[in-house]
Amino acid sequence: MAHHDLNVVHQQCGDCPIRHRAVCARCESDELQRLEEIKYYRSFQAGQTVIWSGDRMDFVASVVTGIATLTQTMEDGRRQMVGLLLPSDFVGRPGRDKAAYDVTATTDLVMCCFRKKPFEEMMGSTPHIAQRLLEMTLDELDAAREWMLLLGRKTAREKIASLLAIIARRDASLKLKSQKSALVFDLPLTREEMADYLGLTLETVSRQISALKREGVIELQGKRHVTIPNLDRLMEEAGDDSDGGFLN
Amino acid sequence: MAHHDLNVVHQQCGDCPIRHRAVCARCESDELQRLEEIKYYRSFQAGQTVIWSGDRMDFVASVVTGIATLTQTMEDGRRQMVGLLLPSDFVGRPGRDKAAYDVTATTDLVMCCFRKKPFEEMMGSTPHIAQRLLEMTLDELDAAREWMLLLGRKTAREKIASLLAIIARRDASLKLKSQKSALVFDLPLTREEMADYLGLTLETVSRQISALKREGVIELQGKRHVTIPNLDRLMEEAGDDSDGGFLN
DNA sequence: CGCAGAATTGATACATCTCAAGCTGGGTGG
DNA sequence: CCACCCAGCTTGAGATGTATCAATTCTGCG
Repeated sequence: MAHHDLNVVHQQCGDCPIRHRAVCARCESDELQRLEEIKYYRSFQAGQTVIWSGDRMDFVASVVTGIATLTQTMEDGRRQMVGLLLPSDFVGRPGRDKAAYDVTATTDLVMCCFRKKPFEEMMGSTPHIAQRLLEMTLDELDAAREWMLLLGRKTAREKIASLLAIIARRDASLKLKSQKSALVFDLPLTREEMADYLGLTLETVSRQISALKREGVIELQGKRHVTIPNLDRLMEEAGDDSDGGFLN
Repeated sequence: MAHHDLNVVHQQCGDCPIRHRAVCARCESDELQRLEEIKYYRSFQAGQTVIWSGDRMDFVASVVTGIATLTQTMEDGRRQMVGLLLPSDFVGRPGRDKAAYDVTATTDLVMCCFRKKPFEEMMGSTPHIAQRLLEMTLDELDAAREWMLLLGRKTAREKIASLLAIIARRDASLKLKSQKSALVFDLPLTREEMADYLGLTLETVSRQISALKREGVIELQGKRHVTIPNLDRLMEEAGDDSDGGFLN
């Protein structure tokens, strides 16, 4: 880790890869210009902690590239992931000055940070930002509730299948691939991170992945590279409603 | 069920018991007046279904009195509660026309409903409503994430203790009682509903409640009336951070 | 080459579920 | 006013899924 990586490049919002999906999605160009003034980029290496729960947090941010996780930890060390942040997802809460969760980069990560105070002021004066943030927060709440069903009621096998389906679906939407072709992707999480996501141990994750592989529900090249020959089959294993659980 | 109970009383917002906590909390009197025009009350008896997941939903609403639940159900009948709605809590999602969850009255319930279309229009023109809704949604997201930790990582005993602590805390805040006095309240949920909340079976709920009672962590008069002689002790059993888990 | 982190696999323990049998208390009709 | 009824609840015994503890086995990398 030769160079300490505070990336200071200052990209134009117009060229930003998450321009149309992030909290700024609905902003007009003059609004973007105001955002440019309060924003800065930060980069993190895979495995680095972005912020610890309870730490003072004087910014909010969007994930630009890479993946981050939100996790809660109990005193005795039990960990539960409570958020998986992909490009365009938002981190931090306006009106709160301490981080509520540990935020960790699971891949190399670039975040577009906004100084909190001016961002909060802008939210008051810029309905486009508040509107978009509300929409994104409602989506996250739906995702959290789907996740609660998984944690509370699904078997280990269903949990794994669900997670693979979630990753496959998202991957397809990023790459704009058809839903029907055989899906291929790399797992962005280690077995342990998957366990933290699913409320399992890493051993159980490993066993269930092996079982799904043995039965041909998935194929593995190496430990991370996954092929889904038949998404419908995987969805059945996930125990979701046939429509894929997407509303509206 | 003698009378079909569409309560048509039209209360003045100024007198509303949830005036200062609900989605309308920040509204000025002229804004309240506009809300009055698009609102109507509906009452439900304990056990009645407010709406089924997937049904068309042409209103959004605030709980005025009573308690409602949001639940998800899998094809084979496994159920997970994903929301517990108390007075002032908000139901429905602007911009979505179908219910995403089953909504059920667990006690007699009064809701203040707003016709969805005009409410959505008002949200665009009334920042006070959108701001408050964002704040409430962020709070719900935090609660959902706390709940995810419970579902994914806590033992049955910790789950029960956590739920009792949540109910006790909320009850104290409604009644404005001191946190330190012995807490007394009635469980608003059956054992089965508690099981659906906690991702357990009702038998396990019953056994753990019996165990906590046997060990003096709680006292029971009848099946519903609970006394917490020592909240700190209960919090320990819940496995939460000592501060009660409340941020900021 | 050989090490270290990540993953797999095995054997066993244990928490929770499942199935089953009673209990309890409040309401109802005779 | 009593007897019964029934939903809600409790308790028991055994089954089962996942965790735990412990060895290996991979894999990428210095």
